[in-house]
Amino acid sequence: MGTMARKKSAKKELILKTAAAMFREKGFAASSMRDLAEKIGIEAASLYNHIQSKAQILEEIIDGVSDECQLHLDNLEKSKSTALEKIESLIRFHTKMMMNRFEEYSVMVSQWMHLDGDKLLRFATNRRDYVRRMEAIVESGIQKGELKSLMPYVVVLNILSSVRGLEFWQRSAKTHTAQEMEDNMVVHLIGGIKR
Amino acid sequence: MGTMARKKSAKKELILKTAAAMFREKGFAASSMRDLAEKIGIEAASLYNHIQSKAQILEEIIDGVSDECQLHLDNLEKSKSTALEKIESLIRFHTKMMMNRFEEYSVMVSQWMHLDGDKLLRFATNRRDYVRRMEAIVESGIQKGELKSLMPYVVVLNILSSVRGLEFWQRSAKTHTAQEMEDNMVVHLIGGIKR
DNA sequence: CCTACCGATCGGTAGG
DNA sequence: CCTACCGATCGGTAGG
Repeated sequence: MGTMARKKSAKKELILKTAAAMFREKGFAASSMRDLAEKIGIEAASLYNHIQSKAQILEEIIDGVSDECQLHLDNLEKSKSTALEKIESLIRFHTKMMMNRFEEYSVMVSQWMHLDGDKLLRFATNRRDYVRRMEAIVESGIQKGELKSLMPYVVVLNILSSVRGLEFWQRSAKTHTAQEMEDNMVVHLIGGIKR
Repeated sequence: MGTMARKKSAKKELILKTAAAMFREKGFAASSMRDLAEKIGIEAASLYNHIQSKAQILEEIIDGVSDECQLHLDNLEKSKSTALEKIESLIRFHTKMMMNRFEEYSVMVSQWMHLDGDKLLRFATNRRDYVRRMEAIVESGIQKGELKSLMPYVVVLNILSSVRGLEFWQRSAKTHTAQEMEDNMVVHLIGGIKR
């Protein structure tokens, strides 16, 4: 945020948004720049006035979501909440991210392996680090007797994977609200670790 | 099983196995027939003496795993176990499938959208049906008071998604055994629904 | 933002 | 199982 932030043109935002929807649906490799251009209503060559490469589009989509996740965890670690409260906050945060920024979040969790070179390495490192920091929260909860003695890695993997699974939730089938989904996620995943 | 079953040549099995590893790692679209052939040690054109198309390779990999899942659920529905026992059986079965048939199972859950035409439609229908049958088991457990009153859809999604997440478990890092992982999955996911 | 076009690579076939 | 090759499509650039 802030006016100092590098401002993206409306057209570039449109390209990123459209590409995210496409990458999520068909996968990065199966998405062509020609199809992307067509959906936006310009020629493929014209895309390159706004972006440098197909790879860069993927990077920007993923970095946007990834940075937000990092920021949330940074703040959470500074808070004085209990481990249980922190884990609930993580479940609710990721669930909301998945629902509010559906395309971008889905692309991050399902297309990151198509990043190339140093970007791939950096993402993998960040991801591993993020998981370890979540594990540390679980570990401290076990130590304090708030949580059952479970392998922190499994708990973290189950939480992040469950959120990811929401990709397949048909929000169009209006049988349940997003809030109901989120609350049920919390009851199931927190219920399984609370002592 | 059985000698009447259509026998696949050893070479075809090798192609399917190698392709599964490749599809899982790079994705279906980003995997080329030339790379596949090279890994096997033949020319790309020679692959077509054993398989009909790239699409058919994906179909056979997915059908193999999918059929096994269907069969397990068929048998489970006929059993006299409680809902809780059935759900535990499903968690253990899928976890074992993910670990024992890592490449094929991963390809099924992450590459099915690259099936084309009627195969895609059939898989999506089967998948939806499978989820509904799992939901029915959860629903009956809630009705009988074995389980908390949770949305069955969320419970099923969390279970299947958590198993899927095991794709990222580094089995090479021998800090935990497969059995420990499986047991922890059960404690977390069953613990969250048991009344 | 477009037309015109590049070299590379794709899945797959013909013919032996 | 190979050599030789097809038409299609890819990401991207030159030049305006």
